[in-house]
Amino acid sequence: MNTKTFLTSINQHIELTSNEHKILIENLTSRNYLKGQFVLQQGDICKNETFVVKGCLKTFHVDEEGQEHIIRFSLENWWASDIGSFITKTPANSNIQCLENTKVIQISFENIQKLYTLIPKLERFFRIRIEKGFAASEGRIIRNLSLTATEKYLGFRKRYPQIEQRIPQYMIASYLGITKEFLSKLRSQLISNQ
Amino acid sequence: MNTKTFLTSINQHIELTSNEHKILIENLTSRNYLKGQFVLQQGDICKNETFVVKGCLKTFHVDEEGQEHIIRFSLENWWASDIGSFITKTPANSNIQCLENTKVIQISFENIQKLYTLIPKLERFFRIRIEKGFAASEGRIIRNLSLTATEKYLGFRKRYPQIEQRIPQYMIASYLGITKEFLSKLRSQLISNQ
DNA sequence: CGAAAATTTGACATGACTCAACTGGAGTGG
DNA sequence: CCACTCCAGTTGAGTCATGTCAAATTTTCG
Repeated sequence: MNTKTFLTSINQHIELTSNEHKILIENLTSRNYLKGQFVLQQGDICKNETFVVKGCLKTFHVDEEGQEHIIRFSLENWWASDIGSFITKTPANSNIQCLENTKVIQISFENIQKLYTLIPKLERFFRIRIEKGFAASEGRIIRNLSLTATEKYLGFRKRYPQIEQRIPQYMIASYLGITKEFLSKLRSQLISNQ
Repeated sequence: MNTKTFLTSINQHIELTSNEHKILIENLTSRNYLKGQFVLQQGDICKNETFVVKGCLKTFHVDEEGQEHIIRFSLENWWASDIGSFITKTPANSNIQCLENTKVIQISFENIQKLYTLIPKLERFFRIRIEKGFAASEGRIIRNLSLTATEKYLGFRKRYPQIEQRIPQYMIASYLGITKEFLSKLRSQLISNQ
């Protein structure tokens, strides 16, 4: 298993002995998905936390009218999961799907609990990771409450210039909470005003 | 310091020895605020995580037009902080203000780091707490993206029946991301339709 | 090249906002 | 105990940001 990028990410926050590395690796699973495949489907229980080694995932919710709402994109070195489903073992509200062929590393709920006991330092790593995710999520709530569609779009472009290249515009519209038609109109307005 | 409710909350997830209890308590601060006072002001660095023993806080962001957007209410046994500011020591995007006279317990950034080292089990407690917060925050993003104003309001009432009693309607409107006038119209419509 | 997918454009609809006026308590003080 | 003020909530008229639907155009890719 090529766990280099994953271990690099871990080592930024904690130091593991070589024996701890070994234990950690034994509790990870590597997996390759094809474009279009689902890592998680709404209604199922989210049994893994998924780290993207290469490729790209989208996490999205489908509402009662059948409309898709994108919660996040996960590119290289990011995580994806339905955290609510994962911690409470209840059916997920979201789907996770591959936008490209994607290589991931996964940790199951059981293994992560085991690891917390065997290597308490990992609690720290995951605490820090979740703190960052939570902070990002709060930032998004604030922006959604206080910005116009144009401001949200410009902010997104600034914050994630890499993402805009790899992902179709209609998905960005869904992430921003606007229709693809309206985003298209915004963009042409931005171009003519500049 | 009356830390009973706080320790009860801790003990739900981890077990501490009496010596660990002692160390923990030494690193907490108890404080009473009056209605209207600020626990945190936008632009300052958030130096504490705040646990509400008695009373009620609102966390809100003020945008460039001077408009208030409520991020959350924190009643008894809930936490409040600007997590992004807290972990990165950058200026906060949000204010935390008391809606009632409020008694809190606070942990400073320095003390919490110290505690993580002295009592590694606390990493677990805080990890779990943050996981729950993150899950709640994600749920809110999904609802904001996929529900109409009426659905959001009804959902809020169902989810937090206690909050509606204690908090003026215009703040609930702000939390839901709609104007107070529009919430008022929704409510009168709901009443006439029932 | 041809078909499917993504994007753009236009006409029209609507949910939610703004602003201003009004109502109805809940103090407060004379 | 009345008059006054203040604040929350309501109501209405007009407006605006964004959505809907349908058609046209462009891009992607087998």
